Amino acid sequence: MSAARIPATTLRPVARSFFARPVLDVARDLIGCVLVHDSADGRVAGSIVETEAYGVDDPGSHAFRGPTPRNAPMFEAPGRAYVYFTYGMHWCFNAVTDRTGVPGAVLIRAVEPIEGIDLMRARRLSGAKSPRRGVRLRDLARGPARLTQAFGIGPEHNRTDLTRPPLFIGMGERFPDDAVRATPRIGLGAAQDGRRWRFVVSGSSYASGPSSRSG
DNA sequence: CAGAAGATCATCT
DNA sequence: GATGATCTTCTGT
Repeated sequence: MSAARIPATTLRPVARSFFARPVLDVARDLIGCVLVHDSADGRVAGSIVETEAYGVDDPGSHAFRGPTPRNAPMFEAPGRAYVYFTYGMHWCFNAVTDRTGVPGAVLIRAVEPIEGIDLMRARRLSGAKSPRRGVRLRDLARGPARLTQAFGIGPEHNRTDLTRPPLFIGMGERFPDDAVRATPRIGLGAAQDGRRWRFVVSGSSYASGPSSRSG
């Protein structure tokens, strides 16, 4: 199933109250929303097709063992970005959720490109060490680190307000529940807690496919 | 201060 | 399916 195209001119950011909710609710509802980034080079936008929730009870959350300099944004106000560096070369982008003081964040794992595809492709190619062939459309922003590269998101966006340009989340299509696959990433009992769940638009080729065996 | 692990990706077999 | 790249962050001593 392919996400509907939403004219960028009609995009309106979601309200801050959208983010000030339990992380699982936000992660679920971000599916179908539109991630937008305006820069000097132009606008890129994509429909969110894959998210992952990191809540207070998740041992895999950066915030599980309390605040540190890195994870501080997770404890701060909802509706802002938490951007961190990992594996020596990648940046990952999260939306901070829940109340101030309650650490929660949604990792944006993949989007279906809507606008600025040439710019995304240029950014993805510019990072290559050796000349590479053009990145396939479906691979432009499939994966959290590919996404940040395609969107030009980096450390300068840590704590950015996601309810207004230049980097914001716009209201988008509401996918019905049976079109969204929800997978617990930890134990089976995770369903009742604010633990790690991954939400994916079922059948979207712009998200990690069901073939992804690791989990 | 040293060591290990990491919310990943591209490339190779 | 396996592996190297590359370096920050955190933990323990």
